[in-house]
Amino acid sequence: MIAPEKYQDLSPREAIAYQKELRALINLQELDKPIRYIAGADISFNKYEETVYAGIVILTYPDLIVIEEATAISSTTFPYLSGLLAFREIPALLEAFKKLKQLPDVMVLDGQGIAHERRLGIATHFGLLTDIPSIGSAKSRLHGLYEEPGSKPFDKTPLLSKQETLGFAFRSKAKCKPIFVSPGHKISLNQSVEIIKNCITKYRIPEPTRLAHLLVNRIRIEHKLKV
DNA sequence: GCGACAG
DNA sequence: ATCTTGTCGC
Repeated sequence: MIAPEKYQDLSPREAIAYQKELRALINLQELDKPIRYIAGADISFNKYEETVYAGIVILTYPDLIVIEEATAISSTTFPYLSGLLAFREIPALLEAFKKLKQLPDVMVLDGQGIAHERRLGIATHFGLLTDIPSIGSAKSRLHGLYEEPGSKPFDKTPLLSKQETLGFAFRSKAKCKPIFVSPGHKISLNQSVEIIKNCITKYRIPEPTRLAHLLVNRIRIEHKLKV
């Protein structure tokens, strides 16, 4: 295992080799425990700067009432490379995660779960490190082929890689582009979409990650003015 | 070599 | 991802 604090020092080829190792540990069994708390996690940053703002919001489920927020301001030198997003964002997310008083039963990350060339999207990677069930909810596709889902809310089509279903193109709202939902770790394909479905209220983006996104942008702006 | 490419 | 106001469509 590689300590997340050392991710910054990895070369892209070492990061890819690590993903191939972690792949063997993925568990896509049903989450049998009831869900009381769900979390959303996200990162924000200013272009050209190394500072990253991480945030996690905990909400009750299925009522979606916010009960806790944790943030961390950190810095990254690992560049954004398609397929290696986790190495750039996870260290800061873990810092925020450690500050939580109430651990969530499941976490939603902004990005892919197993809908990734090596099945190691950021949601899967984060789930493996924390041992918390996780789901990936991305605003665009990274890996896998799909047919455009129907136009009605909650219509969905499978995201396929060869014969394997990695997730779904999910129409969260009518007249909006679909989002891409895939299981991360310790949760099943169908449970992932079902849970995300229960987190859609008035917007295209599910509440956990939508609120986490608002949170990290808030702290980024305030930090930018203060310093 | 060409095209794809989460945030 | 972030930078940004108004504006077109339902």
